[in-house]
Amino acid sequence: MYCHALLSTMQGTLVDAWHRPSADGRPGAYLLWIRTEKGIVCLEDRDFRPSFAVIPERNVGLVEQAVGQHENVYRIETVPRYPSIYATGTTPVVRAFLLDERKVEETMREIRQRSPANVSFAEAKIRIDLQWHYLRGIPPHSAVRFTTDGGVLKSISAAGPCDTSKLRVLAVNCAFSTTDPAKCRLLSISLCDGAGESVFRGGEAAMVRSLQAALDERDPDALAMFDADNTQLPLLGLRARANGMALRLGRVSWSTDLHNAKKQRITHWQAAQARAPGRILLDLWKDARTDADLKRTDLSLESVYDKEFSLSAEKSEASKVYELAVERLPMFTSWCQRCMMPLDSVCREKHGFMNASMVNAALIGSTVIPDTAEYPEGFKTPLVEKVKENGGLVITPVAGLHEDVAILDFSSLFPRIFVKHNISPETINCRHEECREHGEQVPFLGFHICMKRKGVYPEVFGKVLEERDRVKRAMKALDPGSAEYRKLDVLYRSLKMQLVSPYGYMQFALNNFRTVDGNRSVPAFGRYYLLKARDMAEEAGFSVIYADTDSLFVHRNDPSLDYGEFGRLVSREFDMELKLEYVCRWVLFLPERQGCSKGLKKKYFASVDGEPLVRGLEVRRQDRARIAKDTQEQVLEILAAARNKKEFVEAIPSATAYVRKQVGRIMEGDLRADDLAIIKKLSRRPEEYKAMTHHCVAAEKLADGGRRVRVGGKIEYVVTGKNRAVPLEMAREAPLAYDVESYVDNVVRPIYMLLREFGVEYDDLLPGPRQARLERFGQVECKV
DNA sequence: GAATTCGCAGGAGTCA
DNA sequence: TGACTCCTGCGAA
Repeated sequence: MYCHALLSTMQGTLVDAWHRPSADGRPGAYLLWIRTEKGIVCLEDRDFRPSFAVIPERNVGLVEQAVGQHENVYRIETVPRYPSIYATGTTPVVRAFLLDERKVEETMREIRQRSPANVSFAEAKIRIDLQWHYLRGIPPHSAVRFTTDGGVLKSISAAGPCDTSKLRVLAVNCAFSTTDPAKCRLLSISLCDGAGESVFRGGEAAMVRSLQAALDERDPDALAMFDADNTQLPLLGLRARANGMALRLGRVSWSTDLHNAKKQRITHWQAAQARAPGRILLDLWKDARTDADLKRTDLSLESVYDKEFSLSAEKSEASKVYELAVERLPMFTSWCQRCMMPLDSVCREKHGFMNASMVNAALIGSTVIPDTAEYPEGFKTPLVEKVKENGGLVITPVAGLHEDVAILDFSSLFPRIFVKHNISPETINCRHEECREHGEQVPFLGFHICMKRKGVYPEVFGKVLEERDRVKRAMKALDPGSAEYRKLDVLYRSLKMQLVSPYGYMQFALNNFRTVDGNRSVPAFGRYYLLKARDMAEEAGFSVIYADTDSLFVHRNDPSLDYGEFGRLVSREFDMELKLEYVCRWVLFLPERQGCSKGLKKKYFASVDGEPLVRGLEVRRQDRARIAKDTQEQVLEILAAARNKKEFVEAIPSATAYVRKQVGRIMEGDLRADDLAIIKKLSRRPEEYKAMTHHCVAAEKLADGGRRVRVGGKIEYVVTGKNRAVPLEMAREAPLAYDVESYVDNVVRPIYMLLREFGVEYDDLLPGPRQARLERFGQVECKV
């Protein structure tokens, strides 16, 4: 007899939802791991199966029957939904839950044959684990309320967002002798779980056994690693296997597949992701790679940690990994909540995929998600082809040094535009006659916007924008040093990032909801606002120095004018915040050519209270040698201290003297390979390059030397001559003759460009008497 | 399989 | 040799 009284409701945090694939003789299953107060429970959700949508053209009842009677269909569910976002009305859509997900293609084929009416299919390509979250309406890692009956889930519902403090995190850091698989040995494994650290040393087999024992005993929910997919896990797997062992990282009985040997000499950077069912595998390196704030570092654990905590601390690697994980978890779970993707994915995937998932998750209840784009060109009208300006507006600056300049920014301009003006695939140039005549018009392009319905992009991202504004307001009331502020700041950064890519994703080729017309409308509105703001500035007695997309550089013609007040005036006028970011002592724009009054766009140098504010110059570029960047940085610091043009000119001699000293060092060979290293991305295989560039030559040499080279990865090299370069790793090992002329020019030219308008000659930046010439340079060996 | 456009610059290669 | 184009990559927004 079934005793329902035993079904008590429990609460917990959903750690993992995993679909075990079907195998011959064993059907697939959705398994859930939930952390409760009493510990971890594993449940099977038998009601839920992988599924797809069947959209009958007519004869719904008969189609339902045909689908329901198919031998691979476990059960069906018919709900009225919009068959497409462009549809004006709903139609009954049958969802077929499958017994064996491997047979999805043939099941669809057979249903098509047996149906009494034409049918179309959709939603078969939605990732199998995401289907569970989408359709159950339960975000990954959220708090849940559930009932069970002997390991089988009876009911489940979301009971709030994820509380990351409920998850047990264990940081794992393995030290290897080298990353070369052929020579690699495991040196040590360290663990950190917040309470303490442990380090295993000694024989490889013993270390692997200790790690397994620690996992079994501590039973963490998440394993945090730095560069898990590319380094830590594959090498750990390799060494375990070499010692005749296998690791079990998940909460299932079988071992985790960690190392797949690659035969190619140069591999793709996107290493396969290991999955440990029941546990979360965090890769903090992959996250740092896509994080705008961290991108500027060299992506080593040390620099990512220092950047995140704005401090350099002497800590063990495992504890750094642990702290990073704990710090970033709330940021990740904010994404999880919205895009319905688990932490495993959120820390690895690019933002576009997560944006797409946000849209899908919001739509799936009411609208069928197509497997392919309905409009392959994404609604590109002939008009849009003709328009040359597609992006933001850039107003050419007047070259030279401008004193007393304010930089004002429209905050989150693009997302705010498509939310405010209701820009979305289905609303731009909609088919309603009424909207065509009376709907809002896009400036410059003349498109009309639907006034009858709210688009999906404004709907989804409007919520993100609202929360971002709410968090921002809350932060203003707090002390920036407080823990509460810090917590909100993490959330704020996540929300800000969630708003960066939706605009671009609108016209991304593989986005099934793409709209080219909609995408072009966004910067069109942006140009409209910026031009209006420029006119308002000029009317109010300011001159506009420069503008790029959403920022405005203005100078007051009358010292009594207030920059902040102008920002508020524009904000009120447009109902769109124009924020005063900086008031600069001066801003310097470089001329296009010597003596030219037209300034370069996207490159400037300003002094904000004596601190340099730089955009686009060499110091900001990673494809410049350390020595060149350090020299420029020092020069900029000297110059930034100047309060006005007069002091700027006075500061020039000390700047040039410094440059001469640095150039002297280069010519004497007083440099280490690291000072000379240039970093570039290898975007294809060396043989695919048409031009034999330095980074391509270096990549070839690395691969020939038996080292790992990843397409899409970064190549560091030292230039030794025309068409000649040596990878940094090799340059460190033996003395090498670097290309002095090239490096001198790399250091001198940026400074020369900066100062030539003030009468500085190229030769003034070279050491020795003025008649010094580059011809003197020979090849000099650098220090090792 | 996972955002875009605009703008700048250096090096290789080509031509006169 | 210098002017030009193409290839490639990077950064600003």
